[in-house]
Amino acid sequence: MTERARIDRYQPTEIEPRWQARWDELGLYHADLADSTRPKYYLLTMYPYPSGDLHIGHWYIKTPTDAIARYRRMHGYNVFFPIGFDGFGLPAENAAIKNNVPPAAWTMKNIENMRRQLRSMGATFQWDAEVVTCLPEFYRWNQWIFNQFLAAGLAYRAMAPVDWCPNDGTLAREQVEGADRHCWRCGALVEKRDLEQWFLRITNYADELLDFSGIDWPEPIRAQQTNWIGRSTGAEVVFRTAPDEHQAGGNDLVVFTTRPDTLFGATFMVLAPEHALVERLTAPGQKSVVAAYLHQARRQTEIERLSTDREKTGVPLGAHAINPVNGERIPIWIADYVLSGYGTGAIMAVPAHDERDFDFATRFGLPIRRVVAAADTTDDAPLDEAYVAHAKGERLVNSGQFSGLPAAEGLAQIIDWLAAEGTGKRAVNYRIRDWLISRQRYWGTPFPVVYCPIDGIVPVPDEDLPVLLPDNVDYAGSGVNPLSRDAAFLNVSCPSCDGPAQRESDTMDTFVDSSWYWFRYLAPHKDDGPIDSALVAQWTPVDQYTGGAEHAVMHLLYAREITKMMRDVGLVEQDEPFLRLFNQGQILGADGERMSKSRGNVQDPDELVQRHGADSVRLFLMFMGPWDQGGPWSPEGIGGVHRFLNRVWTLALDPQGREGGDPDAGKLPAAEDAAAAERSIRMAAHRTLRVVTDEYDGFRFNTMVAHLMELANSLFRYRGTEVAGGPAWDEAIRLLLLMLAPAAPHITDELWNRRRAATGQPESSIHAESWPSVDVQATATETREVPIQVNGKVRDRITVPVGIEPAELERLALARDRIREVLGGRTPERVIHAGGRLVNLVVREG
RNA sequence: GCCGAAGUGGCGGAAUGGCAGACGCGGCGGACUUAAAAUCCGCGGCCCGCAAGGGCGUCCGAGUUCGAAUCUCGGCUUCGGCACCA
Repeated sequence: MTERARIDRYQPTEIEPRWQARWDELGLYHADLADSTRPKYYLLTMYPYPSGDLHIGHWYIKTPTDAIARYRRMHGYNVFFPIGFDGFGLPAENAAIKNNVPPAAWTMKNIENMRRQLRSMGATFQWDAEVVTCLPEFYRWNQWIFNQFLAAGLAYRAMAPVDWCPNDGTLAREQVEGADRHCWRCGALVEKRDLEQWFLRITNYADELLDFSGIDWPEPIRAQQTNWIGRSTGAEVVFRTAPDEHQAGGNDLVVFTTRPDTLFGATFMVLAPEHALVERLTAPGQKSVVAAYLHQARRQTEIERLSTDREKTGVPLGAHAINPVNGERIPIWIADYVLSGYGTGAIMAVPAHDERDFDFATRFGLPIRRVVAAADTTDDAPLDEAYVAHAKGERLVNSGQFSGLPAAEGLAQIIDWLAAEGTGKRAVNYRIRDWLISRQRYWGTPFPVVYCPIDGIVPVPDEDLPVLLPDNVDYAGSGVNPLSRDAAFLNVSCPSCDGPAQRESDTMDTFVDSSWYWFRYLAPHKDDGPIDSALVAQWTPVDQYTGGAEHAVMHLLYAREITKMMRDVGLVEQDEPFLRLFNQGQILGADGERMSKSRGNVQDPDELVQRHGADSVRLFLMFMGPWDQGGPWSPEGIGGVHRFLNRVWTLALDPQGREGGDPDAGKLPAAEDAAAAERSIRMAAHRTLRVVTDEYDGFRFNTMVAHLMELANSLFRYRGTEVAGGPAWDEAIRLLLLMLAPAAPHITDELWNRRRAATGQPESSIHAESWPSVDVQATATETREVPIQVNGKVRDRITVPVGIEPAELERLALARDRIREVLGGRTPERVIHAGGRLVNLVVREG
């Protein structure tokens, strides 16, 4: 009978479900929301969409987050760690159309399966706080909050050119991707349509959203949001149309420019094809050309658009405008490189100092006039490309009374001059557009709005909420929103005049739900309001949020916006929802490609748990690399952490055992007696505790696991020796289990309690223990090995007492045979001691 | 084009001014076994050398420093985001 057979084998599939059930019984992970005696820690991870299956990517974000929750609890925090489901969304509707299953049934069945999967990873979610957004008890409050926004003017309905996907209907600007402008969900090319839709006024908050002070968010997210908001400063300048034979002139043509200093170089104007004045300004002789161009421009948005290297197109309107600074008459063109949605939809074109205008002017033979010159350039030096630099010593030229001024100074003076003349002013412009939240879909929150022929837009009174989604709707095998032909849903009486009226049939973008769901976790079933203000005041903002970076300008921007809107209607008091944000990386398939069913590289977590156990999967995901980095899934790598857990099992249960194969098994290291060995063990354990504590705090889980492996390896060297199983050993095992507990919760609780049982103690979960503290004495050493360098190259090393005098260290170093040989009689010009960590002898080469 | 992140063994990665390659995977050698698996021990940057040892080495090129993977400047490459935003 081998030594190994004396103890049970580590069988995760046997112990894991048992401990999961036990933790539920004990209620160990239930935050007492009313308890304010302990410091609170609101830990939030992005709730999943109930697609039906968790993939390994969900585990990659959720299991380290769970380790944070457990680690914080061990430090005495009252940790609130909820989970829920982002219930509304398109896949449910697609499944409904394809398989003729109601979206609600499909969604709830998937949620059931995902709950099981989430439990199988041993995560300590607070299930009684669960929020499912497609249930009326949640979306009712979407409607209620919408009414608040409507009353405050933060929600509005407007006719506007909107992004339209042929499959999915209207989209928010954030949901249109790429230069070719395709739909983020189905990939179809998106077109513009003029529609009346609902918007939330995110543009009100543009400046505030640019301010990240007080929150600790990753730089890439801040940069993406900042770019997306796209603040630029400059001036608005009013050009006036000049009289022509076909029109009297006198219309204001307002442009936005970031370069008012180049105003004297404006040699023509360009309007977006959709600009309101196009029709009025077009000369009779140009009508057919302009009409053809407008037609083509509209078609162009439907065909592939390759933006920057596309050749510029445009046609003149046959009308002119007056440049306010010099009274010059300049032609007005239309071109699709001017966008109707940005600025005023019209520009002053300064070909000398703008690349796009330069291209356009070159192509159509329009004049190019230099108005800025670098220090070494003459006033009229010809240009073979636009001069856009901001070099030192630049001056304005050909700019009337402003000529000769430094460019920066000229800019300020021109704005002042315009302001004095009443033809311009300083202005700020943003790229961001208001958030379009109308969706022509069934499976979402119905807008609580009724259209009455007499009273117009009438909100459904709060006491009549929720406006329920009808259960049984007929898709008739198509993607057309079934609500739009559901007479029972549509036909209502007006809440105001009681006359016949119609409900809004559009539903809200599901990002509305995810913009406040974390408030609802604190009181998921509250039925007299959306949130519990006292709990919200006590528990929010969220202390730590974890999730993917793909939501940088969608969910993560909307959540900030809605929090500010809720603040402004008096629902909450905070400015920001999430104090700290962490973006984990993405797990790729073993082939390094994005995981997808069609590639066949998807890793099923259920199967991994069956084979290796949840603890191994958790630990491997933490070990494979820095958490924010992600990377390809390694089918072999997981064996390494599984072996590590096996070794921990062996160390904890069988300290005296010996494995064949090691010639030195059972013997202490040559230089150590029993007392020295015990000191070594304690030193290893407490040094590990010091660094591992730091690594948990910094979410550096990969090195945390590596250091625990190192400790286990050290302990293995003492297995079977006289000190194994002794007090130092037991302390080290105890620390090892405590340090491993947040990451590998099942095996550690099992071993913890087997060891308790062996000494006659009653069961008590390791997860109710406190995080241990470092015994600084144990980590101290009396001697240290110091490398000796000559000219920066390590040539020897010596062991010296800690705290040795530099002069003594230097003397010892110079006395070494090896060093004398390398020095070859030379005397060091300089000696660096680096605080006793190293000696560097600097000698002249030669 | 603009913004952001990153380039280190066969592979994932460690070290953020002081011994490059911790820890793990894969590989090789050994112990145990009738054998295999499992387990345990050991060896693994490249080149020269039997070895001791030496030379080279963190994308490339300069620089700062006694000392640079780490800091500075210039360049290259990869990944992510934006993309005619006036």
